[in-house]
Amino acid sequence: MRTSELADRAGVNTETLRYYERRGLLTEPPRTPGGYRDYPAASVGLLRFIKRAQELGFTLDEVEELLHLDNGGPDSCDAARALAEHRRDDLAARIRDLQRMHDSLADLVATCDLPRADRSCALLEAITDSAEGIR
Amino acid sequence: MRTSELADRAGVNTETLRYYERRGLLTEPPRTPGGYRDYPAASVGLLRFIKRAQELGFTLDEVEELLHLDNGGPDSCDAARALAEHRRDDLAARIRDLQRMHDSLADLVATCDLPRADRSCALLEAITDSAEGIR
DNA sequence: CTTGACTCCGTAGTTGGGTCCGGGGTTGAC
DNA sequence: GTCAACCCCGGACCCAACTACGGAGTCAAG
Repeated sequence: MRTSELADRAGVNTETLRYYERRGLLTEPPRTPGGYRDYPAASVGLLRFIKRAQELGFTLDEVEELLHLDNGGPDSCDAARALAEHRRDDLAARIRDLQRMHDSLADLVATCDLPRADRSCALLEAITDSAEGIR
Repeated sequence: MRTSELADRAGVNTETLRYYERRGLLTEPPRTPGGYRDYPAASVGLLRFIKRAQELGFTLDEVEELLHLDNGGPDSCDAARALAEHRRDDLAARIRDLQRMHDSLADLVATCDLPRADRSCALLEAITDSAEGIR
């Protein structure tokens, strides 16, 4: 399969394929007599694996590690699990942070409904005050 | 307070202060007769607010917007409120996205405890399978 | 008055993950 | 046999958010 067909099927830019090849995520495919890349059908699944892992928050370095693990034994499974648990915990921590920020922002917005002096904005004042209060 | 003192207190590089100034996040502080920047004490709190917001996933553009809610940006409290509400909703959406990623990853990790063939990794297979499932 | 730490400035480099450019070669349909 | 569509390649460029460089000025201590 040629470059653009693979790119289309996997939903990526053709340049991305060359980029992944440069990075070592994709091994160099065989070439046609004319010099065109000729990808095996399995490449589609590989690319989808990469994209899926990225959606889950893995960096390309981590994806590469995962791919490398794919050929190992039970040790590799443990390593993959550790990687996944790390990403999972990262995400959980990040969600907690964002939730806190969301809640404070929601609180700030709520101050808009408080009575206030004619020319002052309770929301703006509250943001200023909360900036002061940051440890 | 001079550049390095502010940088130390806020836990940033001195170059970062110049960078923020160029970006308009920090207004140009007054200068000493020798031409050195002389920051007001309030800058420490401002920088900490910026850093905290960044840790929570706000881009510097967003931080700038938040800060502009305070001084002179949109004059109307209603506009400020709309901006804050927009950020709040953005945040809620981002949390939902991350939660989805987190849950998928947690599900994947759970597959590690499933019985599996000797030399296969349920996690890696599961990522592959969920990649197949993308349209 | 010298030394060394600090500051100034413009500019360039870094990282991650691509994306685009432009000059050329290859294919396949008409 | 010619044309468009495709592909090749190295290298430049993009974004965000810094971080580093390096030559020159400032300042306080000794």
